[in-house]
Amino acid sequence: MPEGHSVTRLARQFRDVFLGKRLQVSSPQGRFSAGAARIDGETLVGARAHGKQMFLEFSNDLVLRVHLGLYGAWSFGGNESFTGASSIGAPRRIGEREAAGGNGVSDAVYTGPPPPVGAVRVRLVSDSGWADLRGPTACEVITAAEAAAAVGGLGPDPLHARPADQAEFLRRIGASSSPIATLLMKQEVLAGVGNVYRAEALFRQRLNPLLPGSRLDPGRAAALWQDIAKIMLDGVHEGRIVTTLPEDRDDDAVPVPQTEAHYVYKRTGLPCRICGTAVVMAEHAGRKLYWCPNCQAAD
DNA sequence: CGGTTATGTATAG
DNA sequence: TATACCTAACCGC
Repeated sequence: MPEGHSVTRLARQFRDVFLGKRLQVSSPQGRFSAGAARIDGETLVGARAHGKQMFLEFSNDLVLRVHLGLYGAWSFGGNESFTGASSIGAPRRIGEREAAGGNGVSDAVYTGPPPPVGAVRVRLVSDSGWADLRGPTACEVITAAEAAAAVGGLGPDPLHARPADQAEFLRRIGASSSPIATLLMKQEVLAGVGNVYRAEALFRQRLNPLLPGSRLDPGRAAALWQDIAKIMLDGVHEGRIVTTLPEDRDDDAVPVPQTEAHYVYKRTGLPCRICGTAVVMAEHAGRKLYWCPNCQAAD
């Protein structure tokens, strides 16, 4: 589920299992062979996320920039020290699947990664485990300066919690007359929010998705920023997006059933958890937008 | 097993 | 606004 929380978890996963390790880098699919050769045999010295992009930093000062896009996913496997180091446990999910493969956790001796299955764009192999990347939107080797430029082109990441970031978000969202639903998806306004967090954050703040950014009250924009940071941080900890408050769920089960996890996302026609009005959906700039026409009517 | 859908973005027109 | 990208989960048959 590659919204920002998943990428933050992935960066942590790479630090957990590969930091300080020399990596064999290859492109079984062949499409990334030239890039892989530039970092093959180097040591991973850093892994960080900004929004939906991940940057793997290598000992020769080159950086692997990966954007999973809609379909991209990493899978991992290795011996007990590898899986034991991973802080991403089960359950498996898109963007951060873990796979034991044929040489996984149950084997006494790790003999290497399994034969690549499907179109593996990049394979990283250490002495204790491996990672495969499939279907990314972006995958390229760049310089540290180019990586800094890529981050510089993005808006603030709510998961970084830097003091100046909220003000920067307020400045950027207030500078545009585009609907706030559109602005929340623009990675130059804030980095990491996707279609689920957009819909859910706007509902939680009872904001009309079509309200122009320039007409959003700064106090409410600040509350929106704070709430996005909170639910995304929850997502980092939980490994899934759960935005409903316990009192708004119809079912107290733990873990929260998927059908109870959201207020409006993918709930077209279902009753709003607060007022009972049918949730509506419309396409906006090619993406589906969900909202409650009653709770989010004003502002 | 085939059709549908997806948490995203770049590019063309 | 349309489409290409080109993977995998999900659902109905």
